[in-house]
Amino acid sequence: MKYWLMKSEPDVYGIEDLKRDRTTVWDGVRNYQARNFLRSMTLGELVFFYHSNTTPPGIAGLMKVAETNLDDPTQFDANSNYYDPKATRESPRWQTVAVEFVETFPEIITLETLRETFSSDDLWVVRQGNRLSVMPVPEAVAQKILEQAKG
DNA sequence: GCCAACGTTGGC
DNA sequence: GCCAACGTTGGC
Repeated sequence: MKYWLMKSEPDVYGIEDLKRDRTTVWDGVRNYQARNFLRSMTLGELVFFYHSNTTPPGIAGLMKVAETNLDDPTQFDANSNYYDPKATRESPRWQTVAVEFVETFPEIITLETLRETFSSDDLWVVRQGNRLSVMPVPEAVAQKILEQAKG
């Protein structure tokens, strides 16, 4: 089982939005490294939902991969911020997954706490200046986070 | 709101 | 292929 972490700004789309919607297509990722991780995801893998650009930043809950290898529909949408004129239906550039809500953690696991617990090699999100929005989480690290989430 | 860090673009 | 300029991310 692989584990992942994905970022979103809660003002745009947060864990409470996912709880309401139950599932969502994780669109708008326009970074090749992140896209390659999205392409490699398989059904049922668990994904930590990280709230960025908020106070405090941190892991807010858990979701799981519900559909894999979807073409990101926003790449074809000229009205979208994520429109990519170089992408066509015949040769799309951006793939993603659909995710399903699993749980909201009782308390957010703040970036500060994550920094106290993990090195930047183990958990990339704690690395200063890290802008990658989709990243793998080693299993041992994921287990610790899940324990921490219980309080 | 500021600004450091970063990824991408484009001139050469 | 290099790298300066630029736009964006995201912590603070």
